Amino acid sequence: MKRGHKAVIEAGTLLPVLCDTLFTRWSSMSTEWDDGIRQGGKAPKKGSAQEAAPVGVNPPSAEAEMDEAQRFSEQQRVRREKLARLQAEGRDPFAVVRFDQTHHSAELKAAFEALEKSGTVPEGQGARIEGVSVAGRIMSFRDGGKASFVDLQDRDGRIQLYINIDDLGAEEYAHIKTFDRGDIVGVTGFVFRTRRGEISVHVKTIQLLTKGLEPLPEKYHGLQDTEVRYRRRYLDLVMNPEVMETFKRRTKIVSAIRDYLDSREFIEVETPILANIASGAAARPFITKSNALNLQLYLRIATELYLKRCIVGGMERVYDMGKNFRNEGIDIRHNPEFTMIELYQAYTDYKGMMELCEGLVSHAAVKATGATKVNYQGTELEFAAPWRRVTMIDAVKEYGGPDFKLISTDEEARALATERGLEGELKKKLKDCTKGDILNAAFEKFAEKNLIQPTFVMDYPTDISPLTKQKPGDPTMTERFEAFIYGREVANAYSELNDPIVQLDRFRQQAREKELGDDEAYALDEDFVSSLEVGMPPTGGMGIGIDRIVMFLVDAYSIRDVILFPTMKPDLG
RNA sequence: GGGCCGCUAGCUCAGCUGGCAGAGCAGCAGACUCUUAAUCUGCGGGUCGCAGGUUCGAUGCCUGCGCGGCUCACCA
Repeated sequence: MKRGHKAVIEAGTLLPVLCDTLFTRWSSMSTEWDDGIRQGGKAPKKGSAQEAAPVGVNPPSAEAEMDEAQRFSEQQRVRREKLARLQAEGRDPFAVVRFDQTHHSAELKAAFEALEKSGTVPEGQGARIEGVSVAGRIMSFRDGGKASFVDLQDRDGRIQLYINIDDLGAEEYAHIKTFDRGDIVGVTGFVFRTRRGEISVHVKTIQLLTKGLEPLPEKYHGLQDTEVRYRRRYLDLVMNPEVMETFKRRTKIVSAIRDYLDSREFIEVETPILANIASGAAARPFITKSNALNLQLYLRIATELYLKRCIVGGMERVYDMGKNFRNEGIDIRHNPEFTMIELYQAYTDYKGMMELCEGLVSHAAVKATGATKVNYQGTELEFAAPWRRVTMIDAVKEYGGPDFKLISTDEEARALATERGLEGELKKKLKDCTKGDILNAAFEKFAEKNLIQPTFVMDYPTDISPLTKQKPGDPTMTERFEAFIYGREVANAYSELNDPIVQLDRFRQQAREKELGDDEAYALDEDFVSSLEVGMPPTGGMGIGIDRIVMFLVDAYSIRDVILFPTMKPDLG
């Protein structure tokens, strides 16, 4: 992937005077460009004058400029030359500031078909919509000596342009033939249907609005290279319509979730991303630093403890939908930054959260796909309520694991773990594990992967649920569920623990876990405990992984396919 | 972190056992007034991911590194 960034022209192609002007102008811009490139753009591929040159000092020497010229491809040079000519002729496309669209491609096609069906078009005449203007990117050219066809792509799709020399005159027609794939144009004209049946815009005027300086990927195969697709998502969006569709659908899902909650009187709030203590989940945080405070801070791993403070404060129903950051591995289901919604509702419990979860997800499914049944990677998933409910203990037994109803002590559980080969699933040394740890391990080993249709797994061990209320009558278990779809956890909810004295004990137990080597044990947040002392009503709370829900609803194999700019290592070398 | 695979023209891909680097699209020049992967004629275009090594000779073999993908492990 070899690409140039600085504007360089070939001297021989232009008048010397023009040449001087352009070199001066572009040289003065180039330092700015360098800054931009260093911030977020693509670094130059090899060791080079550009890398060595101090940033923001002097413009590169003429020698360095010529060096730069060497690393443009032939096609990049041609496009820069075309741009230079346009600018010399006073037709700088980058000087254009606005273009008013009357329509987008899809609505134009819909309107035209509606007109044809309306029966108002006189016999023997073709339908027409006069006075339209559209804008977009040129995706392909079928040019002829006196008439050409162009595929124009805008936000909603493509529409064909018909360009005829009779409408524009020979000079303008010749000018248009210098346009390239990837250029952005605005046209005016009327809509008609060609003899071959394609709804098209018969162009009366056409204006270049932006020159594309880089050749587009191939029109037929498009952009396939996964790495380039993720690194340069803008190209992926241009070339792959299904990618555009995926992200439009993601937006619909997010909107549907907000609508659902807003209509149930939830208040959307924003809690801190920069945190003194990263708590509320079992995960390692990213560490950052405030210069002003000379203080180490963490990026949040959950919003839970702040949202519960809002409940203490009396908001009753709150949610925060936003990014969380977990300093962990990356794979098809995990991106270091991901979007989660957490919501809390006073005066209900985890069963209330189940109903909310079913309702919310099936609502999003309908809004995004039109149905509650969705095909995911060849498997039909049914999101309509009610979802299956099963206790963790029953699920383990059902899928071939041991019967934990027969186990009462940690010793028995540890013996069982050895017997059933569960050591590999445990985070701690076997001797430090409780019955709860081993039940959880057994669940992950036997049950999890089998939970294909949406399922609530209820009643988690207290040991692994430090923010959750215990079950009445069984202090070893809590009122917690996780929702599983296609073997993946998508939601986690509790009857929230609101007893500050018990909560402090649970945090202290987590501190002991940390000493036993669990570097993901929950961190103690004393102010949060203080807030519970003020008094939190009985409350149900839930977190839902938005990216994972989106994956199911857009049939994405990898989480990177639903995140516009997934985390990547820098592209060096 | 382990294993496997990939990295060749702007893009999509060939490239045999180590012997002058290829095609299609795109680009350039020309023809063509209803094309749609338009067509026809001609022409350019390469740091074969990077660095070493072996060899008379390396895109190919060896070693190391980089980035990506899949997978296992870790991890919600």
